[in-house]
Amino acid sequence: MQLEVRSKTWLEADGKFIMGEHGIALLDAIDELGSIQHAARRVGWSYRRAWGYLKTMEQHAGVPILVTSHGGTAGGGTRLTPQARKLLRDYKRLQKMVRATIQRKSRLLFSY
Amino acid sequence: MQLEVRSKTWLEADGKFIMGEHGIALLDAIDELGSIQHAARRVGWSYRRAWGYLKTMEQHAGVPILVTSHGGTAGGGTRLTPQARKLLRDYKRLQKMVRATIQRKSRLLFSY
DNA sequence: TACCGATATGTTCGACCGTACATATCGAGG
DNA sequence: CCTCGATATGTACGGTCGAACATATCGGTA
Repeated sequence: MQLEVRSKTWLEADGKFIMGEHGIALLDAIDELGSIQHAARRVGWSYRRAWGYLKTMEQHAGVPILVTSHGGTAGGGTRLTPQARKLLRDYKRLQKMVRATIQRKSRLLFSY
Repeated sequence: MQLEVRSKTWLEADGKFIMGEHGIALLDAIDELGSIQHAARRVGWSYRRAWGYLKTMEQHAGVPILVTSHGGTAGGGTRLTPQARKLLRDYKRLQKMVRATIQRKSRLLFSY
């Protein structure tokens, strides 16, 4: 038997979901591409889905995450707030540490 | 903003779900009570749900988890195999370490 | 001022999942 | 040999969630 240990880590505020791994990937893409549209495409989501995800994210987090603009030739765009960037950094660090813990320890356990 | 970090840990084999926290609680209860019926009640599940959960668990894990008996005045019962007990122990240890990691680190991160 | 590309929303349909309900089976003990 | 309590399964219903489709709006720029 080859057992694998898997895990998910996500953020909540007041018991309400803010974001998980997918949200992180989405925000990363937004940060790089400056657009929800393009970011959604990059991570394989529909614009509708990404938009809904971000909407509830901003509602539940008490912090401004996105700065959006309408119109213009480019149609508008979306950038991240400094707080959002810090959130990304922190989440990734924690994620990395959790993964390391699991990998290091699960090697010892679960041998059959 | 009061952010909380949450996480789930579960076991897979071959990419297929074996069990998570709820399954652990269920197996614990079975170990103590000697019956799926009673264990399910204890953890607030219907017998049907517990049975289905255990079924796929045993299908996906390559290891015998349960020893069941039919009939008799007691109607039968279910006990855990030694492997199942080890699995429980290992999972709980890992879980504890993951939680500790998250708690210790998330204190430092996510301050706004 | 008409156009274009992105944000902003509502809505409907189908898949998936747990819940509820119903039933069959087994076997020691009275 | 009949009863009782637990295992063993099938099925139908309802809610949730993402996917797909349809619009509305905004505002630099040509």
